[in-house]
Amino acid sequence: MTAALDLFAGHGVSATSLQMIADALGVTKAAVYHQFNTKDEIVLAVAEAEMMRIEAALEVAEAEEDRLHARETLLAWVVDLAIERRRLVSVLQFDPVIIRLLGEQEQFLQVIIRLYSFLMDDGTGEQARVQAAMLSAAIGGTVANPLVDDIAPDILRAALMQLSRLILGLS
Amino acid sequence: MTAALDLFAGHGVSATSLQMIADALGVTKAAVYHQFNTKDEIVLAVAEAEMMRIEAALEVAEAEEDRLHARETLLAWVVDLAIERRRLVSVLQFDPVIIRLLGEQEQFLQVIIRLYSFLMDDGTGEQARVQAAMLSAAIGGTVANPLVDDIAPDILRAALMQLSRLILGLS
DNA sequence: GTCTATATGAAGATAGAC
DNA sequence: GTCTATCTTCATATAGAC
Repeated sequence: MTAALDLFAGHGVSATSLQMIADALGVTKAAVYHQFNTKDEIVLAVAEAEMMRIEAALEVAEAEEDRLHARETLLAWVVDLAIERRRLVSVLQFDPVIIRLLGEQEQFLQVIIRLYSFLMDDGTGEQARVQAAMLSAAIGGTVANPLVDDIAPDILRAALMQLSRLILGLS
Repeated sequence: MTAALDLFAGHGVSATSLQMIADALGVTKAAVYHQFNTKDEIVLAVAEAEMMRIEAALEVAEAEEDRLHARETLLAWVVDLAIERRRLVSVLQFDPVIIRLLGEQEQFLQVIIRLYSFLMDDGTGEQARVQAAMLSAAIGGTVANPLVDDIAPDILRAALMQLSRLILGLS
């Protein structure tokens, strides 16, 4: 799954063949098919593993008493996660195959809804949806940009936290 | 090219075959190959046409005398362009094939550099690069999000202009 | 310009031996 | 679990008639 994700990140899901994944692992296609029945299953497994990281952050935030403080905590987790996995963010957020899969799987939709609900303080109006779109775009899109490849994580974190607070009206 | 771009936007470049493009046009693959020698040529032509829209905005801004006012003008053009072509933005900004092509073609790199230089007031330091990444992520990523599909253009425009000014420190 | 027909290769996927 | 070998389908791309 690590090999697959790295290849997905570099070429996109559609342009990554099972042969490429097998080659990266030094095995044959048949060996890969022993673990996963279809290519979609690989994509699904990879997406699921990443989604679990978001879910972990949600559990922590939802356990906090002070709601305002919890939003800050969740934000910090999400920003850190994005920075830590900057190479992988763009494929997970923007690849058409991933997007299609996320939309088809109820489990994923639930996590995404939980995430946005929490960050947006349960708002579902136009303003909340625009804020949500801006927030995920700003965080995900920024770390994925080659322009910031050599920027230190803490600089990036500070800039993104400040921007996120501005978007959410937290400061 | 319109048919190709629409398909690229929906499936990504790699997952779009010449057969799909031909079918959308109601002709055969051979007819498409009469106009373009390779698939890459189609992608290149499509990217070039979009890049020319950015260049047009640049010409207008660069012709203005007041630099500060020119930045505002350019920003407004770019935001409007993104909103107008929201369905297409994500493929143009995030598809691995497009990114590779843009990086290989000197003509495209020049336009991108001109765009960022102007918006960042010629800064090339860490702060300027982070700002540039945040700006393009925020604008491009926001309009591409399905969450804002039904938001009216002027609401989106107002939100994005305000956010852009915050990122650039213009307000 | 568009067609039919075709070449060539690589994709996803399976069968069955070890 | 991994291999070789194979199947089927579809990809890019070309040849040549109309």
